[in-house]
Amino acid sequence: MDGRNTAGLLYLREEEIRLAMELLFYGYRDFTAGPDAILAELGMGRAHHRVLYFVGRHPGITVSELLAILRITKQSLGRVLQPLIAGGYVVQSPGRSDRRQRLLSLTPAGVALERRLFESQRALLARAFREAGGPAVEGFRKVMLGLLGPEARARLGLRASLTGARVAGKVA
Amino acid sequence: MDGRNTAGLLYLREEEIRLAMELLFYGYRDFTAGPDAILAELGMGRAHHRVLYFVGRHPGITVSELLAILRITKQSLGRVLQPLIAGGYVVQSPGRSDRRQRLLSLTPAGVALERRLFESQRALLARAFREAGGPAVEGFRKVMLGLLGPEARARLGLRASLTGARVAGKVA
DNA sequence: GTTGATATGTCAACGACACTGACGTATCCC
DNA sequence: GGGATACGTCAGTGTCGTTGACATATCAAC
Repeated sequence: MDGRNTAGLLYLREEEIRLAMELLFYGYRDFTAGPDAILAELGMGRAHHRVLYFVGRHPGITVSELLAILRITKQSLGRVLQPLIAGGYVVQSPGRSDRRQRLLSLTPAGVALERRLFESQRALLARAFREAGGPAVEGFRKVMLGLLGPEARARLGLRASLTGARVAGKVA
Repeated sequence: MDGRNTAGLLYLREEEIRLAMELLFYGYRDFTAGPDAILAELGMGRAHHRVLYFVGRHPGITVSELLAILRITKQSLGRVLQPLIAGGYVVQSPGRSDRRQRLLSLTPAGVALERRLFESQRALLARAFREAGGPAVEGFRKVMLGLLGPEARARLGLRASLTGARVAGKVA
């Protein structure tokens, strides 16, 4: 036992960790509140949002790739994808090189809805970024990137470092 | 139209925002993966974890306060709280000043389980903090705090600023 | 001391979103 | 032709949230 000094330090560390945990819990919840409200009016949920988001980000994405990003089963995807297609938000087109694939894209209505959901979250994030300042945003990215598993990090790592380097001075 | 310059800036901003969105999505998912696995073995889920966490953080918390923190209905809480009590992880005791209240606390078994779940996430967070460095952690806190709604911010704001100020130099 | 508000529990039904398992179809590739 | 692959779908299940209604115990006030 090293006595009070070590215990004090450990205590502080733990407080710091628990604060971060709570920030993630409350932050994620409050961050998704805006889209949730919009989606509820349309009879949709968070799962629909995720599909809209990633199809919008990756036009022509295959079902397999989308499943890998979302890490859900095709049955779960089907339940939200079919209504999105029926509602005219997403279209499927056969793959040009491999016609077994159904490439997914947003329709103009899908783009519009995705943008509406995006703007809701953009407003919140932009305010948080502005109030925190550029260096804080860079720190935020660094820490969040460290929370990612290998897959997600591979997906975002390059973008994060590029954005961080190029934008750091400008946002400040 | 201001031409390419403005468009370029807006594009960068949007890329930045979308990167943050994806960091939050993947980060939250990967951050909860550890506890999820442990809980699954015990036949419990994330909701049980949240109750264990906040009861552990606030020993003697009332049901009402817990409901306010979690923002769920008492029916939803009951469904996870009852098994936790039956399993010997949580105990209820009548309030001393108001005996209608059932003050919630963790049993030793509850403390042990919460600690096990905590350590799983602590390892991940501590590594992310260490790799990112002290100033980045401070930035992370600033940005996350900006995402919180008024309620959550009131709950965490003071702690965040205290921790930020006191710890900033040490972690670096 | 009855009476109204409050704190909590519980029964019932439902919805969103995930899962497993099984099977079907179209297409690719050898 | 035949096995692997991409995708879809039917059926059943589990977690976690909801609303609505009702019961009980306790407090607080008149």
